[in-house]
Amino acid sequence: MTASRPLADPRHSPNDDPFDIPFDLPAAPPRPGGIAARAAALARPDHAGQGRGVYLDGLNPEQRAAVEATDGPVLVLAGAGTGKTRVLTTRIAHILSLGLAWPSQILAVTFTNKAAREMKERIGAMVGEQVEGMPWLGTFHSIGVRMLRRHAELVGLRSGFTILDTDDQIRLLKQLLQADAIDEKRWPARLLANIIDGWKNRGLGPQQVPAGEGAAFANGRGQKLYAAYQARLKALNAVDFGDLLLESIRLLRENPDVLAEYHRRFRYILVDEYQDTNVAQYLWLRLLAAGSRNVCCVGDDDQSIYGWRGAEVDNILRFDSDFPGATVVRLERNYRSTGHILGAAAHLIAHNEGRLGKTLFSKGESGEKVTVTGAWDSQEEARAIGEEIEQLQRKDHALGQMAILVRASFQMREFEERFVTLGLNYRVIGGPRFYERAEIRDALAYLRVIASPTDDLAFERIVNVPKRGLGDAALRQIHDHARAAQLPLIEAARELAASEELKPKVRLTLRDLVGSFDRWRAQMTSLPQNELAEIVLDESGYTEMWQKDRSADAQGRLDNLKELVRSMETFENLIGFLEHISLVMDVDGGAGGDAVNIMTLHSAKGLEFDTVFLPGWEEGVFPNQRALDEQGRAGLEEERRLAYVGITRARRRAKVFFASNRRIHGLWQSAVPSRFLDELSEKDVEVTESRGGQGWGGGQSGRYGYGPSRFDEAQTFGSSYSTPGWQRAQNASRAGGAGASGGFSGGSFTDSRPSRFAASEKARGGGRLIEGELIARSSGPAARFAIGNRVFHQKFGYGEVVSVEGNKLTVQFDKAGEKKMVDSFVEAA
DNA sequence: ACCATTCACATTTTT
DNA sequence: TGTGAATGGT
Repeated sequence: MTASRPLADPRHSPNDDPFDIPFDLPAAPPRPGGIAARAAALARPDHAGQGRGVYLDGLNPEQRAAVEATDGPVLVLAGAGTGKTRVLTTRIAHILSLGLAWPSQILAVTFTNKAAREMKERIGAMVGEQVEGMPWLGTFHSIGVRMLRRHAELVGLRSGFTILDTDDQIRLLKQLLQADAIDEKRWPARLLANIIDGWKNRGLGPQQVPAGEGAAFANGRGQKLYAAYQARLKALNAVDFGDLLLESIRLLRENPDVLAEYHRRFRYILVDEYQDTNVAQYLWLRLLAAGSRNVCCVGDDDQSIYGWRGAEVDNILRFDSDFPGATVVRLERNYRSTGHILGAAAHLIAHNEGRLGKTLFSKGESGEKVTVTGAWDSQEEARAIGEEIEQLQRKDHALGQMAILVRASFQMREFEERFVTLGLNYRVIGGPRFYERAEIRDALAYLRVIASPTDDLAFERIVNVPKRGLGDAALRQIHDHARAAQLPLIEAARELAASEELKPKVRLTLRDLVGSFDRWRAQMTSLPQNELAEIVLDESGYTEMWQKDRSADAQGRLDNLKELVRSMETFENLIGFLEHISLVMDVDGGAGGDAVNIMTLHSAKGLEFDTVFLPGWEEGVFPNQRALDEQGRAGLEEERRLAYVGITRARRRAKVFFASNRRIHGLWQSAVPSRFLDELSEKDVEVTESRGGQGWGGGQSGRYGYGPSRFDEAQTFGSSYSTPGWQRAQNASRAGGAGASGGFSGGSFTDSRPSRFAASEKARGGGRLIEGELIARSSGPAARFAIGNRVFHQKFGYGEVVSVEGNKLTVQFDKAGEKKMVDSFVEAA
């Protein structure tokens, strides 16, 4: 009913581009004298002729070549820090200025919303408001949605289809598994979701799944389940993320007329981070690019780090054969890092085989050498890094210009603990995203039910959240009735509540709930969506549920809800908001003060810092053992690329660390320094000792005790526990492995980090997504707490002060155990 | 329907 | 070790 109403797209307002209004458009290029020509005139300096705009000034010859090669396929191999985004954005400005295409005739695809935002901003800076006329600048997925909404019926959907997130996906699959009586222990829904995702990434529909693979899940039922899942999605008028591409491809393949329309439309296609594209994205691009053939892909094979989620480095390696006659431009002049950093990184990445090969160079100074520091264990590693940070801080280096890049998030904990003790400001970037938090999804589920009453998954999610006595039994009845009567869940619930079939108590609550939804829905048109949301959260008892919750992160969750409501303001209406949120579910965090950044190497891609700390360079951790076990040589190469990405994030200082002992899953394990350490060029590296730690290696032949050519023994990657390194490490651990524990350990971290989102303006600046911010304010004058005081800590929850020394407290937390910290981290409870 | 205990699990993450 | 999910008891 309501759901089939086409959705307005809140992101793009109509513009004066005459071609954007009717979708059918003439093939003729814009006439000179149009907007583009005017823009060109603006971009052109008065004294220069030949249509060369000011925007070209300051580009190096290769960059300029990449910008000016407008015709035919172009591959830009852009090494780290070589001005890739600049080329991309300038190229678009160039096309517009020359009047080669209208803004709406350019398809510019990125991977993340953030990248799309940045690109839009930078283009805007060059060409002004013309950028507003670029409706086809966005992520693969958002553009996919756009196409599907226009032609939904052609792929068996109605235009108002909903987009399921991973959570919905899994719940749906669970139902299918249950219906098929498949043991969820042996065959978890999560696994099936991943498998299906994998197929979709490779552009495979249920019918195209290779027989062997389809049989791999649940004794041969994988393929059947996939088909059932797709059927269920269609019935719900829903798609998952993978479908956005897969269905777009199907749309284009099965409807030549539609494809032809897009061919006429897209005169220029640009793709960012091409090394991260998966097969589906590649197929999609190839379909669209077959029109004008003016496709320009920018990427860096050395920075392909998402193979595990379907990215095909091959796409970039094969570009030349996919698009014969392609112009290939290499950007090798690095503007970011000093010579030593570049040298070390280049030497490392040279150990990879499957690469196109680039040699970065900089004309800048060689700067400080990359340091490699060994620590006894991970605590000392954290201590050493903390000290270095404080030293830099004393020399007036901004904390925000330092980053700790870890391989896996479990490594973060050590640093957080240390920094809390030191009173060092830090922020964790990445981690669970805003929209993944339970409270946000719950809130959204309420809104989804209001906006589209047929959204069964959303209804199911919140029938009993907060607890209102509608448990499994009640839900099953609703389900049964819904199936029998062919009704959406909420309508089934309505009928049940009116009948005598339920226990009086349940019947009343259910009637209440349905009534509430009716009431809210009636208010949808009369109230601004943010006010409505507030009312809903209030009247449903959802806010109250968290207010009553005494756990450490309850406050954070309430804050998140507030932030959600606040972020709704900028949208036209509820529908517009929901449409946006299903694809762009991130929120810009404010800058949040000066703080050290802690994040994974993956989330560091694309960023840069003056100083980069790279801890945990040990075999097994980095390169990650599992990557090695599961992916073999390919896994190792991807890990190496990850290392390369890490080092090249640094502008002036890259500081690598490893620990000889590390506690993994509670057990102390001795560790062998990472083979990647050996792969850093010696001339660019300085080996230092961690203060007080005997570190590792030192004077032996081969810097860390084993030959420089461990890489040659490629066959033994899997488990190299018999290598000399391991044996020596084991001896070392026997000599002194214990005793290093001490200090504080028992800290329990909840997975969701409480966060405070500073107020932020919509899509301003390079606003970073900052999550789980935990910033210490400078501590007040005198001791603010006394022994015995009850205090509250954002991460550890409630506790009692055990001792006070100046502004340092020891607190016994109810849940997290005893911690030492600076008093500014806690507040009176 | 809710709580407590037990059990398996333990990279990387976007849309 | 330590957490989240699932199961079983009240």
